[in-house]
Amino acid sequence: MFPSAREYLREKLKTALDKLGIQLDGIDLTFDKPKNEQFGDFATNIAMLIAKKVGKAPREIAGEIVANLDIEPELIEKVEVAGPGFINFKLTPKFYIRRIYEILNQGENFGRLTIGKGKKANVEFVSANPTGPLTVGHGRNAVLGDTIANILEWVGYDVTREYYFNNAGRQMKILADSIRLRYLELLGEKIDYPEEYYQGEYIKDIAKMLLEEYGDSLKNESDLRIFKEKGESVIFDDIKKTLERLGIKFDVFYNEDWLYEKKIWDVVSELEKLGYVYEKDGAKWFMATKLGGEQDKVLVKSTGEPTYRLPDIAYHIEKFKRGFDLIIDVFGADHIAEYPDVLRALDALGYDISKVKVLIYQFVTIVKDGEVVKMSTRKANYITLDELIDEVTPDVVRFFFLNRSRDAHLNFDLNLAKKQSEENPVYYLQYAHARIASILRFAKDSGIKVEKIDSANIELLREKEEVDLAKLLGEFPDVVEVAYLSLEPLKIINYLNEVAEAFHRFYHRHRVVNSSDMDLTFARLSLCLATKIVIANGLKILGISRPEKM
RNA sequence: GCGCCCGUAGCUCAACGGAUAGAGCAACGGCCUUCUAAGCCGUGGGUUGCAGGUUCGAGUCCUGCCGGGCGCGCCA
Repeated sequence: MFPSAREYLREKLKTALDKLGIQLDGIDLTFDKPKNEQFGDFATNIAMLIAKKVGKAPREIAGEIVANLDIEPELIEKVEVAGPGFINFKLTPKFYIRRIYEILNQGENFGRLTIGKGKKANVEFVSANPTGPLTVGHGRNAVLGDTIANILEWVGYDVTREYYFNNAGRQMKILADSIRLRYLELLGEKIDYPEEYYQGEYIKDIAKMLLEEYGDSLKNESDLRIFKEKGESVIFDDIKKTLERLGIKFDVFYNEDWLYEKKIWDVVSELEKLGYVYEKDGAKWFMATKLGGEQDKVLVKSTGEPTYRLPDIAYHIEKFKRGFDLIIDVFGADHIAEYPDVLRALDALGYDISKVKVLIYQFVTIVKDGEVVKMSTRKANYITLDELIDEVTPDVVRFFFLNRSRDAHLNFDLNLAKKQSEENPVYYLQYAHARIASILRFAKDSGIKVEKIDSANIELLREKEEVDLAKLLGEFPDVVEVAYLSLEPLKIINYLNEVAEAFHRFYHRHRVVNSSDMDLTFARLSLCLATKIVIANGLKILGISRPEKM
């Protein structure tokens, strides 16, 4: 077992701190990669962080720590105290190079961690009601949620991907009636189609299907049920197909309706018991102000119907009861005001809300022909996710949505996205992968026994570009951990870009397959293979394909 | 009016509180008789919206202002 540099250095430092009798309690022992190479490969600021506690100058403590370090000269090239009290480490090429063994041995499992082993996570995302096709806006949610689920799987969680929907509300009634009116139109009736009804073409398509199936027998049908059911099933099938094109598959579709019979009323009575509910104007109010909220909120309307937040609370209780250790909700910025009240209620009811992580991502703005397109499902002036996938590719769509932090608005210039498809950054990563595949093919075709790569003498890798690349590759598990801690897939993209860059540079300067030096050829092939493994594993997490040829 | 997010190169965006703020695109100049040029090397481009504060150190944290987005319902 060859640990990553951070793991290795952490152990060394902990031992040194122990010898000095210094407790960390809560202070993070972390390692930065200095931008400037003169400061070594890794630096820690621990001496500065503990200075106050210990009551000594940072540089002095740093010196003491270094003096107590067990330095293996084979693996650690240099340690020094610098600047205000950084401890800088430079490890030997051997340290980095031997990690290639680790990568080759672990293969497609390299980067998998055990942080979440034995724990269950639930990721709820998309959760669009079946009133129309998914839009580009839903796309960001879908790709983000799915990739976060992938990350959780990589760190060991047993993950459930869940889609929460409502097929009973007012919007569904409007959908049903929209279909009914379009159906009557098809029968030649003159209809005054309300402006607030769904305007999309797909409504007419569904009406057509009903016409083909039932002829004119629904002409006088006043019960909306048949229109609603047809609409729901057609639209849901469509949504599922779209998601599948992006490689997204849900484990559970949870119907909000399942909560209405009993579970939401249990919530009301529990909250009443705890004294967080009062009646006013015939409605039941939740005392959010008593729990730090800005204003109290209605739980049950004077009509006796629940407001949306009541099933939201009941739904989260269900997730707790189903035994999840980590509950993730992926919401758009328009839901920002919703969740604090839900969390307050859960907290009041005694649930551990630190298990709930609400991830809010900022909106997608669509710019088409230089103009911002205002999106509205009802008005049908949206661009569907399907159209987007048609215009570019699933890989580009996924990459585009992931290549921004959650908090950044996503400015999606449609014209540019199409135009860019030949020079999109996603190809930079895929190209590196394909290039390596090509080298391996070439080696094989040249009669080299590629399967013997494992026994290569990798100590022959001494060039700067080789060591730099190996150094990066070894960090992959650390990057997966960071992506998990921040729940930001972007961290993986940024890292893969560095890997691809380091590989291209290595490739450009050094010949891999060279019949006059087979030992070096094998060593370099092993480096190539390790690179391919890391890029492939990273792309797998992102849900992006790994072409052998481009 | 209140809450949340954003403001970084011409454009789109990065940067666990760390040392000289980085990529891609766009602009300009080089590199293919050898394993994929969807690549590599180089040049130009910045008061990180403004003003204070916290500390060894701030693009990052705090306060106030300016600008943009999203919310603030007995709608979901």
